[in-house]
Amino acid sequence: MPELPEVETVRAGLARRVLGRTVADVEVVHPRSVRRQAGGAQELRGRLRGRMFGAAVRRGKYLWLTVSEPGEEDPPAEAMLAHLGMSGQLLVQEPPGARRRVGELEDLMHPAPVMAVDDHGPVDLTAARSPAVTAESPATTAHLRARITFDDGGQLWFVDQRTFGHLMVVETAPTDDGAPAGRGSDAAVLPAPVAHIARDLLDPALDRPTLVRRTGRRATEINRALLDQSVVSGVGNISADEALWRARLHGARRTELLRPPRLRELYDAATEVMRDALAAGGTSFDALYVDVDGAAGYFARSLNAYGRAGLPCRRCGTPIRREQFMNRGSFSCPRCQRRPPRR
DNA sequence: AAAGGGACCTGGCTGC
DNA sequence: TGCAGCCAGGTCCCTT
Repeated sequence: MPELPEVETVRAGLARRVLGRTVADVEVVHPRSVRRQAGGAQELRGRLRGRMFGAAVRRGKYLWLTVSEPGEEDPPAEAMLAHLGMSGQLLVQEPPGARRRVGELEDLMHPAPVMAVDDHGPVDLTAARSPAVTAESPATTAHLRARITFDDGGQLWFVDQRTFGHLMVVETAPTDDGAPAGRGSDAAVLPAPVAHIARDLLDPALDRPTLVRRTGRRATEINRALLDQSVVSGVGNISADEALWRARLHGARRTELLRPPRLRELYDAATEVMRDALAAGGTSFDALYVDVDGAAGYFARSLNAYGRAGLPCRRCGTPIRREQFMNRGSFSCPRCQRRPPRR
């Protein structure tokens, strides 16, 4: 389930592998994957063919590649926006026998270390990285939703089992504050559909005092505020549970009753969760999430709350509980994270 | 206006 | 054994 760390891993991969490449053709296999594109598959294709990918930028769980005419001097005014939803992947396929690209060589020579933390402390899992799920595997080809072919024969595949994700080409507009739009960007422009998405916890331009103030002004449960992408972006169900566990807060605590120092602690905890997961290459539990080369992340091994119902809390040994929240599971320690009194 | 709940989607798992 | 039903969750949209 891609959350911010997984999307950042994908963004970094795209930055190494597809920037400067020109689109020769686009094939949309499943119309639902382009449902948000006005004009549908035809429009997407028309707006990508013959054009070149520029910067790879991410804000929260949204990711985009700027799009421009080859040789164009002006800053790109359009972008291909992608959201991976629950199960989306962006996979780069090089043509058989092609010379390895610089970014690919770097990946092979200096594979990113994969670290995790289990019951016995930090573990280096780099050597244990699973064999890449190749794009030719039946499961991947069965869920291929769109294929972008470059003029050099390489391809970018959008694979998405549950089709919650989508692709679209949209106009960009200046950001509110004029600061870079997000991770990976020098440009202060945002794709229109991302305008309501707040900065995320790994964004250097995030204004934390304002975030804390705004959160305290809301009248809702802290769990809801964490998951609300217009407050702060990038937090999903997994990282929300993990951040609340680290901060020893129950998700049903009311935002308006939490004091600023407590909110600061919570956001600091959430930031640590993001950084740890990113260092591990993603939080996925299964083969659904993979980076641009198809390698799964290992952060799942260091989860403290999420998915651990009945298992002992790593702090106090009390069995982790599972509660129903917003039609989904929420995991917490009954002792470290006391449920607030009913109002 | 802000908050809350349902819909969307597919594959894996559970229980009868 | 087979199948129905439940569960997973990010985001949008509708209702209150």
